[in-house]
Amino acid sequence: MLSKTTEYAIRALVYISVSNKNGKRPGFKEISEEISSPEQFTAKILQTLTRHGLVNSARGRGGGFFFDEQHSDSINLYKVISIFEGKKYFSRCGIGLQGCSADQPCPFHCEFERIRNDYERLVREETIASLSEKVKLGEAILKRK
Amino acid sequence: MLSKTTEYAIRALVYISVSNKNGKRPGFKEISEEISSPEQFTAKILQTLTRHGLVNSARGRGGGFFFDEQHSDSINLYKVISIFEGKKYFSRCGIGLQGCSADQPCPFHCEFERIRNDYERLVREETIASLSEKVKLGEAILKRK
DNA sequence: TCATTAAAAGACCTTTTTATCTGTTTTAAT
DNA sequence: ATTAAAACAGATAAAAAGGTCTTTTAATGA
Repeated sequence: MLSKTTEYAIRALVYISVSNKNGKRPGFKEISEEISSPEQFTAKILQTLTRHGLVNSARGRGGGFFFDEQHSDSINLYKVISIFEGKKYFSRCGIGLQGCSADQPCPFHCEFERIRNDYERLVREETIASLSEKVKLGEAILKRK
Repeated sequence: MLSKTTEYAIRALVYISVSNKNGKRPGFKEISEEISSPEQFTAKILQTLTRHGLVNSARGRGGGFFFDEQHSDSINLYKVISIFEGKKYFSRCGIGLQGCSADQPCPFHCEFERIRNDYERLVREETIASLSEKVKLGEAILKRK
C-alpha cells in the first residue's frame, strides 16, 4: 500500500495534466481543492516533485504548475512511487524478512513476488497522461462530489 | 504493504506452528529471537493474537504459545492481516480516493482492483500451516543467519 | 518602479506507529 | 508453600509520517 504522500502526489500530477490540457496552470490551492488533499502538505509534495523534475512550476502572477509539451506521457507511476517510497518498495519481502531472496526465501516469497511483479508492471505502464485522459473523458474522477 | 506489526505477527505464528510440530511451546523471548523481532513488542502482538483467539497461550512453568490440534491450518493470512490492518485493507483505492468504486472510479480503479483481488485471493489461500510446512522442510526460513 | 501575486524553502507542530520498560498476575513444577 | 517461568497490563519513549505556518524570493502587470 502506498503512503498518503504518494497518493496525493499521483492525484495532484493527474490534475495538473488535466488542467494543462484545458490551457491552464493551477496553483497548489486549486490543486488541493480539486483532489481533496491538505493544502500546505500538497504544496510541500509539489516542491519535491518539481525538485525531481517531474513537473515544472512558474512563480509570480500567472504562475502555477505545468508539464512542458505533454511531457506527462513519459511519467509513469513507477517514477512517482520510487521518489516517495524508494526503489526498494518493489523488492520488499511480503512478510518483512530482511534479505529475503530466491536463495534464502521466506515461506511466502514465491507467491508474493508474483503479485508484486504484476503491480510493478502495472505502475510502469500507467502514466500521468493515461490516467488524466480518463478524467478528461469523464470516465473517472479525482474528487468525490 | 503491510505494517511491521502485521509482518511480525505472521512470522511469529509461523514459528509457533513449526515449534509445535516439534512438540514444543515457545515463549515470546524464544519467538522474537527466532524471527528477529523486538522482544516486548512481539509479546504485545502475541497478546493481541491470543485475545482474538488465533493462538493459545499457557501461563506458568512450561507455558508458552501453541495451536490446539493443528488448528493452524484453518488460520489464513487474511485473518491475521484483517486484525491489524482492518478489513478495509482489501477494498482500498490504489491512489487514496475516498469512496472510489465501480460507479465513481478513480482513473486507476480497474487496473488496481485486479492486483488487489489477486493479493486477497493469495492471502486467503495461504495458511499458517502451509507456510510453516515449508520452513519445516527446510525450503524456507524465518530468520537470516 | 512598485505593489501584487504566487511559488520555494524551511521551521515547526501533531498524530500514528513502533518499541521499550516496569510491574503484576497466573500457573506449574518442586 | 515456594519458586520460577511466563502471560498480561499499562505507561512511556522514540521515530516516522502527516500536516501547518511563516518567511523569502521571483515574476508580472499596472
